[in-house]
Amino acid sequence: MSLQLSEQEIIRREKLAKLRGLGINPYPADLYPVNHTSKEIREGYEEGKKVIVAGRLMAINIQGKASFAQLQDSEGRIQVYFNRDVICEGEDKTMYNVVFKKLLDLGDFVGIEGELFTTKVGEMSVRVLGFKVLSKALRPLPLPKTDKEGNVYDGFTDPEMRYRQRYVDLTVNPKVKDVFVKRSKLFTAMRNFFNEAGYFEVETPILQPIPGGAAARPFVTHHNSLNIPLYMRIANELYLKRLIVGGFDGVYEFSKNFRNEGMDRTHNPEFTAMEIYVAYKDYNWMMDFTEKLLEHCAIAVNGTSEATFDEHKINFKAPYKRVTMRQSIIDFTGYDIKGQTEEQLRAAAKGMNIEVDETMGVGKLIDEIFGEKCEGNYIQPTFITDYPKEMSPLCKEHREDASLTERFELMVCGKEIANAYSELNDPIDQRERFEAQLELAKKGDDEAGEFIDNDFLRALEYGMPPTSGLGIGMDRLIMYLTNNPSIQEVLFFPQMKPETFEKKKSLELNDNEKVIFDIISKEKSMELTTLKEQAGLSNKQWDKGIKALGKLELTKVTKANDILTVDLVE
RNA sequence: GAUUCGUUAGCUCAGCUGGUAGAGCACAUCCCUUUUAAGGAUGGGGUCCAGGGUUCGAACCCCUGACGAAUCACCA
Repeated sequence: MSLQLSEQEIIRREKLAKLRGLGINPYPADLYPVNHTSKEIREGYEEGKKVIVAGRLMAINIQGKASFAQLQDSEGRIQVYFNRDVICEGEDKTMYNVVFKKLLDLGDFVGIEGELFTTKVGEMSVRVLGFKVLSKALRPLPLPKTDKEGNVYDGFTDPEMRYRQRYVDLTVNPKVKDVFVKRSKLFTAMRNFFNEAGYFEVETPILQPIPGGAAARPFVTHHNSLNIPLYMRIANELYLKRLIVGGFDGVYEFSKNFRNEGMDRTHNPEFTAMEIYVAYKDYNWMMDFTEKLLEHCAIAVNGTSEATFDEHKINFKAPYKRVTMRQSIIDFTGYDIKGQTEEQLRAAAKGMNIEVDETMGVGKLIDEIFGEKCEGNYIQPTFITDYPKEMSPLCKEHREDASLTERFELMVCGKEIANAYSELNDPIDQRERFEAQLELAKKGDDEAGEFIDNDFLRALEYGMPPTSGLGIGMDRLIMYLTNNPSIQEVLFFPQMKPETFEKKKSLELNDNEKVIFDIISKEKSMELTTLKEQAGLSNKQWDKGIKALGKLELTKVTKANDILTVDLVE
């Protein structure tokens, strides 16, 4: 981005100065006594009612001594009608002829006092009795227009600009705001549901000395006074369990997590998970709870339990199907994993054209088969239960089968949106599992945990009641509820590489331009080909140089009888 | 990380086989007292992402790079 101002920016700065010249402060400090929004006007319309509104001018249509404009506030737009002789009752028509017609621009914030009326064509409008400049916009906004059929013209659509300048995106693309309104409704709905159930919203550390509760590469930072490394949390699970140890029946937290890994349209380095832990429950109870929760949330957000995502119609109405991972694999491959050895599983996976390698253990192999052949088939919300033990170091062993865990994931549209356990609360088992993970990490498995959180183990040793925990990927859930295939569309400010703001180009000549200019300065006038030879520059450099000099009006190229001549401009 | 596509006026986009850079909206000036994306007339506005190469000549062809998007890979 250049600091060089465009024509339109210069004009707006001139208007700013003219406003000040008329004694109008374009950025006044005092509050503006707004008493209606555009929506309230429309819903509570009464002919002649006096209102005070404020917002941005988003369309201006000047018809001589009368004009129409669209004022946009947080709730939408309302038409406002400016009439010269209404605004300027006396002889002085400055407010209309100069301030409104000449010095206001699209994008400016204005406050308007007026009365309601309906135009000939039936549009609810505000007749302006007086207006006040509240903030002058120095940059022109992109101005998409929509016709009666809903076709958008000149849309502001470039994703890079929309994400980098979300403030512009939100101003000119009303549908963007709807997504974030729904996002907020989702959080509120979930909070209400948990609070109704008597659970307790908590906050736990984001800066952690040991990054635990998940397997992911953390962001590392350094605390100066303590002189220790600290990690941005990758999960908050171990802290919430400490609170269950401390005696809470149910705790939950909306947790910003940070993972130093790849970015794509479903992964952002910081994202939001909701985790809840409830004492004396197991994963069967948690499935009942989860399906009721999601039905409640879907209705709160969209007014219905149904949602559309891509070509799929999803229904979040409880109950959801429950399928064990073993049964799922039988359903889609005909293969029964029960009791199979590592070698048998590896051979079976190979037979299904799944890429496998020697480092994969039983759990990993089963997970690969499921991921490759089954996962993508679950469009409607479905609980997949009873995962192999190796994959789940924080999960309690299955009550009926020691090779499995009491874990479920909720699949929607072939992707996982929730994950839950009967939590492991046996401190000795937990220590052994951590140690096994540590071994895996030493062998180079980068998915295994590299740290043992001894304080967490100490907490378990004091005793944690049987507990079930659930985690939900909030960003992914809101993507489903708003039909957005990209996480960037549901985050206000998705992570991007920083922009470079170019420095103002100096008016000094660069080296190539100097070479050319020095020669022509001596000769005053010479043939172009001669000058080019003497300059000794490459074709490209010559071309750029002579064009730049021409633009700066230092030289002039003329053509006569097919001979190009360069002259020095005096 | 790989592949493909993109980057031209404030915004959306054209620009053919390489030959002085185009449109609509926006902006400026003038006319107009009820308009619904778009009243009429006229006129300004460009580092064609950056750097290098080829060429008499590059927005266009070639190379390198920046940024973005999509697909894939990776991903509790």
